[in-house]
Amino acid sequence: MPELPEVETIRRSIALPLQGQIIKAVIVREPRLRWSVPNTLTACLLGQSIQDIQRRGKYLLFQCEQGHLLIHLGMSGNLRLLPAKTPVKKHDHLDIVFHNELCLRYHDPRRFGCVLWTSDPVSQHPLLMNLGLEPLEPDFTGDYLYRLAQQRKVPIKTYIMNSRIVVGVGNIYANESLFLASIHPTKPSGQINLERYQCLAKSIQQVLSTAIESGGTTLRDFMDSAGNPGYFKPLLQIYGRTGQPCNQCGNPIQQQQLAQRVTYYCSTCQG
DNA sequence: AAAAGGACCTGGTGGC
DNA sequence: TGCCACCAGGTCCTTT
Repeated sequence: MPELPEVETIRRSIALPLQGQIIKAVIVREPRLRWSVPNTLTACLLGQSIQDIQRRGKYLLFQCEQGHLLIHLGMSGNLRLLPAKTPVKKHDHLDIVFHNELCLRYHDPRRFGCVLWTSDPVSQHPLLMNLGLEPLEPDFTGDYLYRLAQQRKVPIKTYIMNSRIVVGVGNIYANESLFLASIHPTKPSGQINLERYQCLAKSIQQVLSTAIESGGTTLRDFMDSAGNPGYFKPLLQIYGRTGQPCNQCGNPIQQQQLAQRVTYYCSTCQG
């Protein structure tokens, strides 16, 4: 479900209400996520307060006094901030209850996400230590993308979805960014020149920033922690628009499978 | 070292 | 209405 803009939208909607809140209880109803919820989680979290909530790629990092709670939402996860007594629904796998009687409720039908704890420096965590650059940080540039792409043959779309290169770019925003940069998704990443990469880096930043400002993309069920949908869907230029006219040239949008992901493009505009 | 494909899950949709 | 195949916003792991 959530790519970087959706995770960032959730982060922003919980950061202020949870800052300084003390954890009163942890309720694990279903520990079988992508990785099992550690059975020590309750003991780790109890009595601690949330000092800050950061994001790294699509991971949410809850900074506590003794370490970090690490949450990934996978394909179908979401987090809601609810009164602690709100009736539980199917797939509400975990609650973190605070002293103010609010709870952060993790819901994830497909269970591709995870809820983990680490008391080590969070950047050293095995799931985080090999991640590439944050696309909205200043060190993410066309030069960087160009340099790492040399000798590579993977299609550019697969390349920008590789989290060891750059984090947070999932299927929706990879398609959108390549359309904005007028680059064909199957073009081998090692055959793109520096100038095109500079354009692509800017396109990725623009698409992600605009999506964050819009509160993310709600295709089916994305919502922020208060239950609000995102408003970026009508701004999508290419994703999910097979057969519809390209907004730039009017020719029908094409679709093909690339690395097991649906890929949309305009064969006229994305030479 | 890089690329390709399978695996992990449930729910919604569309065809018959 | 029911059954079935197929598809979905992610990404790690194994194999080539």
